[in-house]
Amino acid sequence: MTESIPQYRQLYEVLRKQIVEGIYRQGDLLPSESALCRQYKITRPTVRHALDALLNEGMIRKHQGKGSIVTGPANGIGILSISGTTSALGMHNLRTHILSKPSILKWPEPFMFPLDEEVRASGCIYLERLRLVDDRPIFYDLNYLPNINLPRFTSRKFEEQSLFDILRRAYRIEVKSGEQRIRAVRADNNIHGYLNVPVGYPVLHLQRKLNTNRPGYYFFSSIHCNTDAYALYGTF
Amino acid sequence: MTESIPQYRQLYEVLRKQIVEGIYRQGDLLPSESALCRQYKITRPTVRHALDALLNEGMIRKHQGKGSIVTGPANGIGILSISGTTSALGMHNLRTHILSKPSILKWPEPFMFPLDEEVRASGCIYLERLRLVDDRPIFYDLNYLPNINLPRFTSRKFEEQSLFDILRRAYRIEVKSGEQRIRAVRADNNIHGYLNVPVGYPVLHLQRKLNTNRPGYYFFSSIHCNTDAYALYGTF
DNA sequence: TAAACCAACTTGTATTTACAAGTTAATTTC
DNA sequence: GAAATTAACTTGTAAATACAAGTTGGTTTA
Repeated sequence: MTESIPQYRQLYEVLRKQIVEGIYRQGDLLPSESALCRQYKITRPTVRHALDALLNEGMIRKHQGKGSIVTGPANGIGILSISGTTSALGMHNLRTHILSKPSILKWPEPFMFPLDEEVRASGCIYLERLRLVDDRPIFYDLNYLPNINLPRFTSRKFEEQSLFDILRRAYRIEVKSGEQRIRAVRADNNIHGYLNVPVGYPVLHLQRKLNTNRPGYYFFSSIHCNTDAYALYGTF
Repeated sequence: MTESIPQYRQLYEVLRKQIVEGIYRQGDLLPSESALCRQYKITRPTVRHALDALLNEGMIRKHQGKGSIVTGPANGIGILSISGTTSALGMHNLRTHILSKPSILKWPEPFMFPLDEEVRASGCIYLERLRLVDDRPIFYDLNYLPNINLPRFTSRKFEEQSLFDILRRAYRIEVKSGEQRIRAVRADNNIHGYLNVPVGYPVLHLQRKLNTNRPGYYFFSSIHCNTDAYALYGTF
């Protein structure tokens, strides 16, 4: 185990990766605490700290006398998922259509969440997308990112990569947490056009503030979602 | 601290109660770890275990060098929260009206989530509630709990305590995780009657499966939520 | 009086030790 | 061979010790 990153965190990341990659699957037992102590040459409280992190994340459950049982890979933070009538997880055949390429604008007034003055003064990068699942329009989303330290963001291609992936790969920005408000609203003419639902039809409206690993850096989304074929699915 | 209940758990319950009752409010510092050690005559790892439980529940955050800061009576896992236009957290003046007291029934067919055969055979405890915020009906929920090892559940009073609190205090059952599906639907005559919205009005419909610390024990809720005055609020 | 320094305090990480309680496999007994 | 017992293993709880890193308030210095 290398220095500067706490040992418990390193073990947590190793085990987490093994679960996400399917090396340990739902129902499998992880190595016992004492086996992990021997394998990684660390003490049991440190192992337990790593396992507690996995436990709190919901990736494992623990059973006294039996061991640590994998419950399965959790949803990535902030990732939207849908579920059809079969309770199947995850996205189906997702296609993204960029309605408005990233451009730098002033923040809309009024804005759905309060903004710091610095963020407001820097303007926002605005991105408008339609996301289709199995060729059916499901999500119509407006995204607002503070125009702070995102060089050449407006020249990136969003059809082929998700917004989260671009932020993570190109800017080392990872979504860590967030908050959202969800309402049921009537589709107006705009939503009717994009989501192919009748005017007045009930759709979900999500307002989200996503917190990242960059201190003080948040970004925002306003998403309308058609749930007639797929429900919005989440875990907690 | 008395025996048979782990000490860390007793301290967790004491501190949690103090936060919920407003003795410590959002932004307040809890006593330091060493102060709690002296006060309760337990060692620091035990104190930290209790504080970690509060941390994982979201009731506090910790700041090295500063202390443990109360974030407020958080969202417990699976707790529904609402937010008005001010982004204020948490529940307002919540009142619960029991429409149908707990009774033991067969599971409805078809049921919204797959059931184990043992669970299906045991029947369910059914509870129907209307929850009002500032005297406005907001949540209409149907709850289904497997009729397994919940002695005298049907004789408990639900108006004065939440379902989660009763499960936790009387049965040591805590909600640990869960999954949900959210849709926007039109209010039918039933929902119109309970949530005081026009027939056809868009409301949220949540189907939830809540996982507990008791192995294999899940319970379920179907919730309709009127979001015209308050949004459904969540963090992730 | 403002800035720098230091002490006391805070949480974060890690090790060591000990015992309790639950699970599973091996051994013993009938 | 089946049942009972025991040993080895598992996680759960708790204490004691040590050092690191961040925060805050008091003291000293310029």
